[in-house]
Amino acid sequence: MPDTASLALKIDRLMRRIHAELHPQAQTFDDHKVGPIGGMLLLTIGESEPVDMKTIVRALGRDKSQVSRLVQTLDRKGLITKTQSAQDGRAATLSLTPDGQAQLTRIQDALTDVIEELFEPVTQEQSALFADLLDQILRTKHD
Amino acid sequence: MPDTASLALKIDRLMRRIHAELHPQAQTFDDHKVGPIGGMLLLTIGESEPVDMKTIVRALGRDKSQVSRLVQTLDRKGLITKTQSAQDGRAATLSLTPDGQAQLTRIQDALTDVIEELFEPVTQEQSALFADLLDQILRTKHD
DNA sequence: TGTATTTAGTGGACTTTGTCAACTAAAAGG
DNA sequence: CCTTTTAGTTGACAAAGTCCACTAAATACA
Repeated sequence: MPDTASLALKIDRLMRRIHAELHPQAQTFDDHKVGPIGGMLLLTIGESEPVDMKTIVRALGRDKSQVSRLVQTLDRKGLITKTQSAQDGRAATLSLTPDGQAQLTRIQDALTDVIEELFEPVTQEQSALFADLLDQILRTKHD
Repeated sequence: MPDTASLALKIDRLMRRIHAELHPQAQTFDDHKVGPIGGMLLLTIGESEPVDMKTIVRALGRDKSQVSRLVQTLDRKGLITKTQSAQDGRAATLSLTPDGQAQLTRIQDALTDVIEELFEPVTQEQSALFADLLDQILRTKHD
């Protein structure tokens, strides 16, 4: 097995590549200045709207305080709505506003372009397989 | 093609998982408090020692100023040596000290454990393929 | 029932990462 | 030579991440 540890390096590097492509052209699509994690928050909410914060926190793998604040700023920017859950008085339910949905779409488009470019050296099947492996690995829940 | 954009989310999430496993037990192996990127710097230098900073900057995909400072702190901690290149008076050549090598090994071990655990749901062949695809994607240089 | 404990989210305070621009000095290109 | 790159450093700041204490609602249990 060729250097398992360096896998982490490669994954990080791929992430940085995506970021490096996206960042310089951010002004062209990040209209509300949500930034990279703001974008990930939108993407994550978009996956299963409406969602409670707890789910988002686990999906993003970030500290709840960080997500809490991030949610506040996107709420203030009018991209998402935060309402108290009916079933659970503590839980906050998050949804995208039309503006948020529009912004999400723009982010997805930009991201798709970048990823397709980066994944050009591999075939469609390989990309699909790559995504599949990621899913398998991530499916495992823990803690 | 099932949601290309969300691939970025998955890659990020995998990275966070690795971090989440590693971080709580950092005190047990990160003797010199190099932190996550400090570790990546060591790993990267270890890949092709001795290296000049320029190469490291490109490999890590971080800003040269950040790497410059990081190198300084690891140098001060006695984990790496920074010498002026003989061929190029501007270039800094980086190498690991014995302490740095030892620290690198400890990081690699910890990382290997975590990755093997995370990759448990997939087979050895699939892991190898995963690494292979990453290599193919990252091989492409740009800018 | 109450009382104790867990759970969801907030806010403060701080460290680490990341960004951007200005700068020095060595190399490379006419 | 003299101009332009190139490698690296430094300052100043912004964004991301961590940790801890806290409130209030839900759950456990005795």
